[in-house]
Amino acid sequence: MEPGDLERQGLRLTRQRRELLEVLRRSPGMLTAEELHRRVAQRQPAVSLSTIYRNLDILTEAGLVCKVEIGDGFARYELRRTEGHHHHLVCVRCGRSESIHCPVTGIEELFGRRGFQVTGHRFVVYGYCPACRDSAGTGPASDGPPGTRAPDRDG
Amino acid sequence: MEPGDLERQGLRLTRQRRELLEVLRRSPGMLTAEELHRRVAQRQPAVSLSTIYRNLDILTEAGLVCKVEIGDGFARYELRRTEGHHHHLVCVRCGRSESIHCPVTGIEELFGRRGFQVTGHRFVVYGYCPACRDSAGTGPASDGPPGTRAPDRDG
DNA sequence: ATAAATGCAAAAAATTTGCAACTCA
DNA sequence: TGAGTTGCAAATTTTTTGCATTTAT
Repeated sequence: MEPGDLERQGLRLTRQRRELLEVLRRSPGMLTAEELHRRVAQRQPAVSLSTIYRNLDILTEAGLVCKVEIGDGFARYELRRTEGHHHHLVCVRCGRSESIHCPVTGIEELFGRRGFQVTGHRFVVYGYCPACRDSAGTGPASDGPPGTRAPDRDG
Repeated sequence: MEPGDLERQGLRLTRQRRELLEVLRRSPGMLTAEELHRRVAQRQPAVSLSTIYRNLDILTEAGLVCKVEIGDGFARYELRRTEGHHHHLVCVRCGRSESIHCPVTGIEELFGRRGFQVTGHRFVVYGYCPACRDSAGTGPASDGPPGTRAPDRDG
């Protein structure tokens, strides 16, 4: 997260990359590559979408960014803010999400008993955020993601 | 799941659709559209991939099939066998998965307290299945999914 | 008979990649 | 200076769609 982290890995802090990191830093939720591109382009108008994708890959690889696919066809990214893992609360109406901490424990043991060696897990909760719940039926309540269709889910 | 269910919805039981349902019926895990296509094509050689996709959509819509995206770019499908919702245990090596029941409760209340109206959730556990754990390092242990790369995950 | 379903090929849509030009360290 | 980066355009990859033809009922 410090510029030094980048340098240590032989990565350069270019204008585009710096602005991408700043956009990520000031975004509380997860954003799609398109959204990030739009926001980065506000200050670096010539930035290309492929640069955004490439940097997101690089930063994910470097461990600074966390990529999640919630199942609607758009990968989302956010700054990795905590060391531990976390999960997501996703609004099916405006598409915004927030991090939540993991409400499940003992997974390794539970499935290890069946001979399954657990390496990780993901937990996503879908629903209506306070804003969207209140303004139900009046059209998307924001400059949310592109065409956010409710992802498939059980429950 | 009964042929009658299809008829009731004005759907015809074509050769291709019947074979797709049979393939799904005898598959314990989730399969990608490609895999289903390959398997259906064993008995209905002329079946096209778009027919598979179209039928999967239709059957999902009809509630007979359940579609899940685990985050590696391939949507997976399986027969909806139980009424209640369920989750998945996914092998990051061979890509196969099995259903597990939900180990989390009280989600509605937990997030409802924050003003978030929960409509559903998804829980996916990643790791090595017994077969892949034992044969580690000897190449994929099966006719698993296409290029199964480990999905991104926390944990 | 006829509405639904199919196959094919072309279209979409998200993401990746090749390459020459550029730029940060 | 020169290896890492970028922009652009073209390519990939999964899934969807248009349309003429076939088929289940």
